[in-house]
Amino acid sequence: MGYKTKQGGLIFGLLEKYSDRHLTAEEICGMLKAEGTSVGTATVYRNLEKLVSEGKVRRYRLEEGESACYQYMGDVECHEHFHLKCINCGVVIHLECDYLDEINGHLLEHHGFNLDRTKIVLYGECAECRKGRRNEAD
Amino acid sequence: MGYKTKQGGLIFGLLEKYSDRHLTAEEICGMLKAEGTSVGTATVYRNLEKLVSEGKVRRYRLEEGESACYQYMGDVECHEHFHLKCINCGVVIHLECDYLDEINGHLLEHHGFNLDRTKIVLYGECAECRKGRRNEAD
DNA sequence: TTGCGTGCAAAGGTTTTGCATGGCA
DNA sequence: TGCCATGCAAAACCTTTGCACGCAA
Repeated sequence: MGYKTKQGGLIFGLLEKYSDRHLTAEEICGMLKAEGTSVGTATVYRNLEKLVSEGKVRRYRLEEGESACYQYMGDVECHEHFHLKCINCGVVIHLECDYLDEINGHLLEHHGFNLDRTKIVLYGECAECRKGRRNEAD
Repeated sequence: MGYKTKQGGLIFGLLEKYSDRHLTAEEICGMLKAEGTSVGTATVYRNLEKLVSEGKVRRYRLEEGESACYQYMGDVECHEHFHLKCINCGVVIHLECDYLDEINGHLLEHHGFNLDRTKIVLYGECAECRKGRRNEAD
């Protein structure tokens, strides 16, 4: 089920190329347009949806009412990092930490819950803001 | 700064009454209308925004593109629980667990990150789904 | 009386859907 | 050839904003 199309390849290729970061649907549209290979918005969303359900790409939302972010997921688990988002300055920290791996084990053992780490965003105040108290206002 | 109004009282009263769960803006509108004390949608949102910024109510989003949830926060910390959301059957588990408290400490010590626990939603598969594999389809 | 809060409707942004057309197998 | 994918535009959805009026202090 599912044909291989030029547009689908372009979208996946872009996510693969920028696998170290995440892209929004809007960014993907813009980048493709800039390359001269425009793809319709609806098509971008439909392809992203498919990639997410296939597990090739992950989707999460960093900010309340803002766009969803999409990121290539390779085949390995090293991309299953956490995101720490500072509610003060807005910085997003991509965190890979062994300690946090234990959360999985704990939730599984004690709560029978099998954590999906691809969508995790933890909110709080980052080290910079805690120290310097810069950007006091939002 | 800020007057005390009938509408504001109704909204906060409702959140207080249902402090053991969360309500969406739409639910709040509907409940007030059902009680014969209709409040405009914009007013509901404006009051919720104020309550959140005052720290009396917390806001988080369980599902990607869905409505935000609002919950009364009392004065104590016992309401700072985590949410576990099953990506299979959709159940939301309100989890209060001492072990998870350690995450705060770890993030603070090793990453200088001061976690805000009021917005946390962890996704995964719940015990029921893992066992019975009921609701296979989404 | 002063000016914040309200309510209605319209606008805002992201994402989805309908439908005719185009392209893969 | 058959059917899925595309693209455009319109719709859907939640939330915010503009503006005139009402109500709290």
